[in-house]
Amino acid sequence: MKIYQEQGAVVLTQVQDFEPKHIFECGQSFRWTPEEDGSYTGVAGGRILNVAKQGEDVYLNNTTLEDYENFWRHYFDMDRNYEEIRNQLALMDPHLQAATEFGQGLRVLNQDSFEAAISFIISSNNNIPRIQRAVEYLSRHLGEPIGEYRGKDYYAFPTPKALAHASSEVYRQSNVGYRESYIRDTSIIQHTGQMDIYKLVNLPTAMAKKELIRLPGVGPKVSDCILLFGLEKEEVFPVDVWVRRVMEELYFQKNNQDLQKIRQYALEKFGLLSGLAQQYLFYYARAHGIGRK
DNA sequence: ACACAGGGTCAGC
DNA sequence: GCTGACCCTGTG
Repeated sequence: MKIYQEQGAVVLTQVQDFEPKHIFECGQSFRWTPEEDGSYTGVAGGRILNVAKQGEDVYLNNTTLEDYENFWRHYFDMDRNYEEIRNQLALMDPHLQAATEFGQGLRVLNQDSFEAAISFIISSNNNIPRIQRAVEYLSRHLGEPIGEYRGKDYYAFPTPKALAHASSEVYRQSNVGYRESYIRDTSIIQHTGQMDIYKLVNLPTAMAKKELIRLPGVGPKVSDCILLFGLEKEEVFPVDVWVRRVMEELYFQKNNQDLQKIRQYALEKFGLLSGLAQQYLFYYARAHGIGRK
């Protein structure tokens, strides 16, 4: 891969494992929206970026080489060898061989820890379009405006302070429903320093998970998502209804498996690659309707 | 139309 | 440990 800068963009050439559609539509982030030309525009770290793919070249529009090095390189997990990971997972069984082949180009983003916490609190017992709308609404009404791109205004994800002090009216309008108190209280805990979610990255996975579960609205599944998407922990296996069904269909051949049992089975089988395996399987299952009722 | 589920979690037993 | 309730809305 070679990298160069051209007017307002950074170009990554000859990239094997960078497929915007797979990255942004595998459900790990709720802030990227497709443009009419097939590219995606989103916000992370208070920055607006547009991502387009042409052949084997990835165009990161609206950034600079310096900003890429300082932020996007880590955000897009560019220092992980996904080809090697796919190859390792593909060797494990035919299902993962198919899933990694289908999902080639998927990457696990390194998102902001607090944003991941709030986003996945919103995700519980919810559906993806509604989650996206809620995150968008909260950002638009409580986040800092960070500029305009292609005629649209963009806003940073709200700070803990903003979410802690937000009016019930804003929460009501955001349609987060009963999750309002979860979001507000988690934000208060972060804002007042009762817990520093950002410091959990330094803890072993099990300890970080134990801490996260103390947060209101955070249980076994949501904590795994925060660990994987916001705290750089790959040895987790978030089990939601889709993953549950695909695991039951592919590995258990029967329904109503205990969630903890599925989680443990996956962790033993996939080890340090569990989080990556989960993403390939989740994306594969959703795209193919595996386990769909 | 209208029940049901949706990237689960919590409170109450 | 288990069970039902839960904001709200897209889906069939």
